[in-house]
Amino acid sequence: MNNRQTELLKLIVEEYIKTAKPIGSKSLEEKLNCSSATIRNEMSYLEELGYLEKTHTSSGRIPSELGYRYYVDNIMIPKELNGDDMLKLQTIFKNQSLVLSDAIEKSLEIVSELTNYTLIALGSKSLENCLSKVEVIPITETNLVAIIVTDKGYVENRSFTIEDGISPLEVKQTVDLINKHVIGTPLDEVSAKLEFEVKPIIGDNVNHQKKLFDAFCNFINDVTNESNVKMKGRANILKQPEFSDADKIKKIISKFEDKDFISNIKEEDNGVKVYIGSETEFDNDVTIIKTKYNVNGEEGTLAIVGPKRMEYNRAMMLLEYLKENIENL
Amino acid sequence: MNNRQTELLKLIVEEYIKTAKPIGSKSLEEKLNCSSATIRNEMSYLEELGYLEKTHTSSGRIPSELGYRYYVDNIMIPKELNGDDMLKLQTIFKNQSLVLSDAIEKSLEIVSELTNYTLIALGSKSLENCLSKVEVIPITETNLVAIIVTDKGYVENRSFTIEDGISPLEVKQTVDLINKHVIGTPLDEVSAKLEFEVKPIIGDNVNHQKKLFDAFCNFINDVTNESNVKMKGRANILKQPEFSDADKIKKIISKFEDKDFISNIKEEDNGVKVYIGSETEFDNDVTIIKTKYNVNGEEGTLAIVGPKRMEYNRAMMLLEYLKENIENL
DNA sequence: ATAGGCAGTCAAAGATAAAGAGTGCTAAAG
DNA sequence: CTTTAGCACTCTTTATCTTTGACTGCCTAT
Repeated sequence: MNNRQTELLKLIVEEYIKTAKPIGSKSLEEKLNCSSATIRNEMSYLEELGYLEKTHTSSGRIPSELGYRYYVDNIMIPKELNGDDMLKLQTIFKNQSLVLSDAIEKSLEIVSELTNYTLIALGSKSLENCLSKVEVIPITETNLVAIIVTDKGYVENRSFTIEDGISPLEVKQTVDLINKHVIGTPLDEVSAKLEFEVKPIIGDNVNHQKKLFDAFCNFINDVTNESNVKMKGRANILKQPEFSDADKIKKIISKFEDKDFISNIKEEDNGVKVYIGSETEFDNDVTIIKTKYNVNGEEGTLAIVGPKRMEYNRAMMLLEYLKENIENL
Repeated sequence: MNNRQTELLKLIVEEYIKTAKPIGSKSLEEKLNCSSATIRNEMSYLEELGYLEKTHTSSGRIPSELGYRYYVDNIMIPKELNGDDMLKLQTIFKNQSLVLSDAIEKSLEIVSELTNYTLIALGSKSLENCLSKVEVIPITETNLVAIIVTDKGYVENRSFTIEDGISPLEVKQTVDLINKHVIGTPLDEVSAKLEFEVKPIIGDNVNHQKKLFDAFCNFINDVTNESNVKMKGRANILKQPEFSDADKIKKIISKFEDKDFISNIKEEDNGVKVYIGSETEFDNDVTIIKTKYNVNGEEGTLAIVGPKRMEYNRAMMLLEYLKENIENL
């Protein structure tokens, strides 16, 4: 691919990102200093290579998935985040009084508003969390609340019912036993320790202690597995012209509702990564830009979902900025 | 309104609920044992009264908002919940191992699947909750976690940063002071007690104690105000034929994203109430059926959002059943 | 009060036509 | 070998028109 071809692909991608309309050869004559016929020749070459597509036989060209890929990997010149965008986000991150989850939520909202894409954060307890405190508080004869605290300050609670009641003494004995074995243990190893170290001591007799212990094990399991999803701007992405058709809208809204699809968005890489169309394994019509974040005891994924015709540079910079600021909270 | 007119309105509402197509006079000849001309006369009378509408000059009739209202209030004969519907929901409510919030979530999903309407639950701490325990756990020099437990077993936590650190002794003093004044106080009165009983003791000197106290006050305020929203089946309601147009879909999806609109759905009445079109103050194209629920320390609203052309009886029964089962958890 | 009959209205669907944007290909020029 | 001009062709978009069918409203007769 020579210079002019690269330049042509760049122009087409960027113009299409702006206008969402197929680009014809004539409109590029001046920018490339050659005739439309020459451009047509080059276009048909780029189409042969798979970087461009037509929407019908006599239409202008639009970038193919491969075209976007090539643009992002080889052509796009990273530019700093725009000052306005940064300013809008700073109103959130400078506000000290916000709790982490609120700060994430609000910043997702702002980025969605700014870009008209949908923002997603998938968070879960980081496995670096070590259990630092277990408490079980009786509420009534048969109802109890268990609370665990980790060394990163993560707190979870769960209420239990022990049908035929349990005495405060029995509760204390069970909790002491649990504490003795699992304090300081990383969250993801607690289940195994409970199973192999504590369970043998408690034995198989189904008594109050055993019931409480089992309930607690379930609780720990749920905590280590559960993740929370924040999604902002479902309605914003619908403003994009590619989603002006009722069926496409329904398709995308259904996907947003599907937990399996959403949890699949999880990203393991620390950098900002771009997934285009079929690469997303979510929907061929969208691009998803993702990054991993990690902040006191919580780690997760931040993602921007937009049309393939996305402002790649801006979205990547916004996500990068989001990640950095969240990690500094 | 005579018998035949009532019967006519009933037939039109029920047929329209089934088919979503305007009802013509000819299709009702047999059911009413009279000619289409007679039915046309009756129809135009019902239109004059405001119970029916036309979509264009020569179309069949559809029920107006007032028509639905009259149908729900005066014509509809309440029928028991269908056995199949009941069975599907029992799979959730018989499963003892589900936590309240999961049970609500799953049952909303099921009802949405069953009806193709959107289900919403707005929950918040019940004001019957009295504070029964306050704890503050130091995590690092500058980081703390506060935990409150109510007599109903409700637990909330929040982490704080005290920039220049705070000693365990100072923490204990502050927590003891708070405990002394607010244990046993209903959640909604805690803020006032802190302000008028505890604050004067702590005084205005900006020291560590004061900082911790202020952070705790914010925490309590947030707890009493915050509510959580569960929404299931946004995509399902879009299967209804009234939402086959892109603009209408966008409108309704935007509304679902708007927290103010959603929190407005709150219902104070214990019974099952029906709000049609403009009565919803949410969107003129939908009907919302609501009820209030109340279960250990949590109270809230359950709502079904569907088209005005809703299966009123079924939706009402489903909601009633949902409420009862949730309250018995 | 009811019904028959007819004229009139409107939506939906299909057919047709014209305009406009853009391509592919060929042949000539540089 | 590369570039360009030119022309035929294709396809979308938009508008206009027509036909069909489902209704209603109203007048009149029973």
